[in-house]
Amino acid sequence: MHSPTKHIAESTVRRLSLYLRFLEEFEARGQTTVSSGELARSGGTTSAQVRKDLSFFGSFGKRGLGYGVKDLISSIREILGLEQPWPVIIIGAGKIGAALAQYRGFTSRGFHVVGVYDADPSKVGMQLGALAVRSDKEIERDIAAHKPRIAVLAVPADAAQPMVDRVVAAGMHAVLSFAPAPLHAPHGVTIRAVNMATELEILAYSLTHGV
Amino acid sequence: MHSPTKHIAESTVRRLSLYLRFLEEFEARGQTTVSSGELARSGGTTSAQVRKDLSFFGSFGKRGLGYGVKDLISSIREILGLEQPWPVIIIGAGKIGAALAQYRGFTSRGFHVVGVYDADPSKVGMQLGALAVRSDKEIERDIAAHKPRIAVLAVPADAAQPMVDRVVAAGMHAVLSFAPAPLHAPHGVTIRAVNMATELEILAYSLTHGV
DNA sequence: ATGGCTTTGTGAAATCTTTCACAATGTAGT
DNA sequence: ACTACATTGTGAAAGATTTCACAAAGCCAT
Repeated sequence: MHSPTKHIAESTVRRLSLYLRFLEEFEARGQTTVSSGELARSGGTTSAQVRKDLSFFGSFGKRGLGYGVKDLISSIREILGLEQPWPVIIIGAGKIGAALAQYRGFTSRGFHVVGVYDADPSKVGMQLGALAVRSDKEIERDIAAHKPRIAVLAVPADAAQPMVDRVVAAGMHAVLSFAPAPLHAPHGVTIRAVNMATELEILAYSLTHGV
Repeated sequence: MHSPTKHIAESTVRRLSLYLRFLEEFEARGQTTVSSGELARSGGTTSAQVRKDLSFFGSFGKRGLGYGVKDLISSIREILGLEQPWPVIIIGAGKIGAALAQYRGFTSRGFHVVGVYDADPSKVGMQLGALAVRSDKEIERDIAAHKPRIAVLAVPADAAQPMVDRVVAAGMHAVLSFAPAPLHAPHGVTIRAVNMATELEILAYSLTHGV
């Protein structure tokens, strides 16, 4: 239970994260039980999809009744690894980096920002919420000392790959990049890239070719 | 040419956007011709994938030689609908909205921000680059008058769905949301949601379960 | 307890996406 | 003009994901 034998598709993990959000809403409304159909309706998918997604990790429901809201919340949190805290560093204290550093939704699920770095000396020392921006020269030392698990990159495109190489060399295994640049990393390191321009271009495509 | 008969997968459109980025790099370096293999290597995919993606829209290469860099750039820009400008409005002038409004990579590909709105009177009038924040009450009038094609939402989770309903009622057909909330829209309206928390949770999953 | 109703969990089928593999076509050198 | 070589475009195969459909299991009312 909770440890799938075969590889799980990213789309499944993404939906689990979504289900978790709905379940928390159901919990806040005091609902104790939820069916795959209800979850599916909230998330724009099908009940079979919900059941299949969960079935990769075990059997969490009661036939005839559905899923216990609180139980399923714990189960999904455990599946996603959210029962432990995830220290995160943010690299790049420009507009986006600064906004992320102070973004509250960020910290809510166990992710908490433990450091913000910038290469620009004029930004170093700047206060962002509770944190002061540190020099990028401290990144390696801080990674070694505090073992943050995820690095969020909000640096210019041409600085992104060199910075990935640095944090990976320093022992980082997960990177979330907002830089508009494709990134490569060695096996064993997970990189995710969010590219605003690409998202807009997909919208432009769908507007251009009809929905 | 340029108008596929069958439905095109989002993954294909996403890769086209990526290829465009690489092609522009090749162009900047003065390269006039590129093979599917070279494009594949930059993008972490396979040459067959590149050729298949393009083949949905027509035949753009020369056998034995590859693709003309400039020609392929125009072709992909046309496929994605980037030969025309795309006026965009940003709703929500908090940290994220303000950062997006001033994000330069945003405007580079024909997307340009023509309005920023917020419901908070204390934010209205605030200057963000060349634009002043306007009251959310003006959204409907401005959509009718200036016909922006895409709305970017950077509002709190509970304000997101009502705001989608408002802009859709006012005639908007495409929304890019950064709100941590699942959104629904009628048929004919495309919604894309970028959810920072979900991206981090996918990283947490991959760190928890090994890569 | 029994019967009717609901809902899960899951193989099998259908659909969608990627990869393979190769004929067709064009280049470049001689 | 010919030959050797490179590369595209694309059906067909393989692989991945989603949907179907139904037996199994448990709830609830009587």
